[in-house]
Amino acid sequence: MSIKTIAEMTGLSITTVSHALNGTRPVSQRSMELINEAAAQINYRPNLAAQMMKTHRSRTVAIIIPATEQNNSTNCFFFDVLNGAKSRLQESGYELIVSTYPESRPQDFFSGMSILHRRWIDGILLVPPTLRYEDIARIEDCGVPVVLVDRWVKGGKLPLVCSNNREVTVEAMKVLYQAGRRRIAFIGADFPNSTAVERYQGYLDVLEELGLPRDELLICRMDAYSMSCGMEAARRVLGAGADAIFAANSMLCLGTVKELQEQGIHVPEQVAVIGFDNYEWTEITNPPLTAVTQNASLMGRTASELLLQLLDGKQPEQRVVRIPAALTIRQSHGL
Amino acid sequence: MSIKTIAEMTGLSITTVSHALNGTRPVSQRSMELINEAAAQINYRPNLAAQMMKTHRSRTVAIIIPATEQNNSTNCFFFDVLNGAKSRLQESGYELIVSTYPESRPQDFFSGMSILHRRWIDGILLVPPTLRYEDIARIEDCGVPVVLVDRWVKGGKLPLVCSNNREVTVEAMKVLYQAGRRRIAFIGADFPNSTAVERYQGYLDVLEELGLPRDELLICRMDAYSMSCGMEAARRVLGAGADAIFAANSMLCLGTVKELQEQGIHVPEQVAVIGFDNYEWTEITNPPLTAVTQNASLMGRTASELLLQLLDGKQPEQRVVRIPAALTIRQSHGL
DNA sequence: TTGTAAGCGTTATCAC
DNA sequence: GTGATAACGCTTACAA
Repeated sequence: MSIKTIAEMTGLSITTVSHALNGTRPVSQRSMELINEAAAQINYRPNLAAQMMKTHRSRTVAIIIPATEQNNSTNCFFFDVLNGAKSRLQESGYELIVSTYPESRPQDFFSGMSILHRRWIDGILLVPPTLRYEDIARIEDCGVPVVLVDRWVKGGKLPLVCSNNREVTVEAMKVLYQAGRRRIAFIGADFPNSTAVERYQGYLDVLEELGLPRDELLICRMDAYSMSCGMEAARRVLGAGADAIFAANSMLCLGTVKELQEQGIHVPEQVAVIGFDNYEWTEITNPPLTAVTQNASLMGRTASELLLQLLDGKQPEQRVVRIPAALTIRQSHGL
Repeated sequence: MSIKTIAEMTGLSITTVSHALNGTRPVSQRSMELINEAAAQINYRPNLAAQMMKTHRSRTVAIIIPATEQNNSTNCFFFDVLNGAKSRLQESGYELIVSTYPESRPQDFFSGMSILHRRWIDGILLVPPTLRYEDIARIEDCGVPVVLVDRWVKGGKLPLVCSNNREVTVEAMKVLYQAGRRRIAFIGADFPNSTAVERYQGYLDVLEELGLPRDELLICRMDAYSMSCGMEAARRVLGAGADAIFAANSMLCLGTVKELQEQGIHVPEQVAVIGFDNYEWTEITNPPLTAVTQNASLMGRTASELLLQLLDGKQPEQRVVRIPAALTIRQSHGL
């Protein structure tokens, strides 16, 4: 069942059939009907491989995201990104290929990247593994448009869609300040990626803006997004007399909550807490957690939007799009 | 940069080049060297479209999974399935295309299923939306092997990889029984999918085995995997005097935990709890939650294994593979 | 050990 | 409005 079959069935040429099916040139009413009928009858679906050979387009894009061990909420975040991307791409008839790399081993970034060895992807959505453009430069060898998602890299001029990490961190810090806290600790990751960097920078900036001293003992930057790191970090800053904690990652926040619980510390009376990323479990902590909510799905959708524009040969009006994150106010921040 | 370029560079024929590159026929040492050198020089990568036209294989499979709103742990589960599949497929040089459908609207299953309109997928991994084979029958029109993941359907003889839902439910119930509980409630979903069915069946079976009466007031089957449904269900079974609750889904379990918390009920002294699916937050409930742990990643990996066998023309030795789920014992079950 | 040539299912150019 | 025909880049009989 090919275009040829339809040509034979209708007595028309394959040229006419092709044009009729693609709407690429006027075809008589009568031919159109015949062709549509025949196509329906044999349940015709175009052969993508053949189309690709001629058009050099597959209407397929790849998304490259980090993945960690099972049941980690970071996975959940990137699934939402993926799903947002998928829904937008689907609207334009594009398929989505997934590639993952281990978050903890950025150096393995390219090792499993079989996608890049095949010449048939129209574009790429990429969550970069590090801050260095050089680490992803090879990806541009594919010769297709690339849009960064969630994280930027130093150098390079790739389009980008991400959260306003710095601003929302400042906002969270001010809420803690307004609740009367003056020894606000920062628990984050020491990872070489832009979200970690921006959140940390937001913390430093707001200290200065509020005239608070920078106390290194209140700053804990851990080397993994894990519960145990969160607990360890919480122990340290509590030991340094923190009266509030901003946890810049959901796993670290979870560890923080657990440590507070184990030490029997009252939240927010003794220590206030604001976390990053808003999962279902933030409702069952005692008290319910005030947390930053990112719109992961919209990030994926918007990045796809930019990519589709590039695929259409248009230059997007903005190279960088920030998807606003917002505080979900519950009770752990105090007041 | 094609095989033809290499042929010209080396003075050999495209046939020889093709065979050399694919190892499909002996080639002299000298030719081999020349070809490899030339290939490296022009950074040759085969054109998949052209290969596909000849071989009718794309080395690409699709995975079709449900997706719900953002930040839902069900997404996390299926991401792990996806990631497990991805890692196995990668080992065999296959790419993975993702398609999602809204869990809550099974009737929309095919509406976004653009994959099926394209004739170029080698196989399909499918989490079916309902129990009815008829609802997915059209997928077999693609004419490629299909492997079911996580859920079976009635009728049809498709290979399947899923958890041992019934058995692990029985196991969990027995733990509650051994902790002295006799009024054990079941909170689950009333969804038309096999995981919901099997877990419910496990509950009924074990009641009989243990000689416990079946009390309809202790059974709550809700119509959504949501926290509020979990709370509602918990209210109902608590009202009916439950001394233990088995929550057959993570969101429902979360709601249950919250309701117990709000009512100030002591776990496990007053009411024992065991949940399904083991997320990070199960550690910070008070007390830490005993829960069923599924190996989502292994399910994805094993399903891919079966699919790869089918793609190789082999019939897998078993049509159904059960990936054992196990209890992670913490404290909420009592004793 | 190597080469010639057909053909996969489309699209696109050109001519009628 | 329509049709021949070349071309896309590869695999694979068949031939030497």
